[in-house]
Amino acid sequence: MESRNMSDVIERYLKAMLSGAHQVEISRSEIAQQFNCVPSQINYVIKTRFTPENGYVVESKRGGGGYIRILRVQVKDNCDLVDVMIDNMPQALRPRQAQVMIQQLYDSQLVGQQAGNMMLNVLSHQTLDLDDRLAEDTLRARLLLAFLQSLRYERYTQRQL
Amino acid sequence: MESRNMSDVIERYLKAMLSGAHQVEISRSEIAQQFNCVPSQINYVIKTRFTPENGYVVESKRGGGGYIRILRVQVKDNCDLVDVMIDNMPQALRPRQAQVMIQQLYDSQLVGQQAGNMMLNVLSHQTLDLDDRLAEDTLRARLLLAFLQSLRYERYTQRQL
DNA sequence: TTGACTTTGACTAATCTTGACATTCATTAT
DNA sequence: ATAATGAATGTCAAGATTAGTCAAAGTCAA
Repeated sequence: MESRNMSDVIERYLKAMLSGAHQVEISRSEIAQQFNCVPSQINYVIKTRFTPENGYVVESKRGGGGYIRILRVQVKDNCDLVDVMIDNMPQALRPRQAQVMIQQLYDSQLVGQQAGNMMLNVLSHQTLDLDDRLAEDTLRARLLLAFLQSLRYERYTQRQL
Repeated sequence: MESRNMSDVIERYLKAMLSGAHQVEISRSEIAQQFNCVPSQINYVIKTRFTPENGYVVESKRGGGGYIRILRVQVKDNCDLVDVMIDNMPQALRPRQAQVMIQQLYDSQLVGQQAGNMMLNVLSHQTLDLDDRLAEDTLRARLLLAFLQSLRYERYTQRQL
């Protein structure tokens, strides 16, 4: 279970800090020293693990008194999360990104386990395996959009199947 | 009872690890070294012996700190209708046929409303709109198959999808 | 001999690590 | 005021470290 890579360790450290607060403010150079890595690795961790899709927003300031502030965002109304995802859906979507988004929907209790498992399974590389990668990623984005739209309909009408 | 077959040996080794846990995480290169085989043989073993039909799901990550994680999933027993549908899935499927099948699943309470709505929306002609009809119907069949397969098992862990 | 299954390795892809260079900001010197 | 300086963070690409794919070659039983 123990991670072999530094990025996961730093991720856990930061998320542990965030578990008790809605935001943390760090010094990039201090954290880098603490974990004995180059400062830019902190940027890598943030860019790959503290994205809006993961439920985080990051602010920072350079120069004297600089900082990096990580905020855990709770979408006010959970239906907003669906709208935000729809609005920001890229043209193409890699499996890993899709997985992160589905996990976010599950954590927000917008999709149940059955629906979540379906989405994961349908959007997996194994299922969507197409000729070229771009076609696959494009289809994945389109399908996830359809999933999301079906969630939005549900808010308005309890349709009979 | 030793098999002359390295793949069988590796299979038994991994299943022994899984007998005491719901999941294991391995390093492909380490296992390969341990059994003195090329790394890609691990992929072969996994692809042929740790399939969802056999009750396993596999996740992996490349790069530094990469891993292969094998999860033992709970195979559901009430899947007669699902199994029949899987066995009789045609090469191509029209939207109308898909709709009928989804309704059957819903009436049998094998899928909930949320999952059912998702399936309807994703498999609709509007969503899958492709150039030619055969391509669309083929994709629809493949996607419904993925939906059905995800109905046949359940993960043991709840926190993560 | 054939056909299914296994073994192997060259090539590809994803992820992490590192460092050089760029940019921004507060403070200090002129 | 303005310029220079130092202190932070940002960007990006090369290199390192994994795992994935695919097809050719090998093995074995019917």
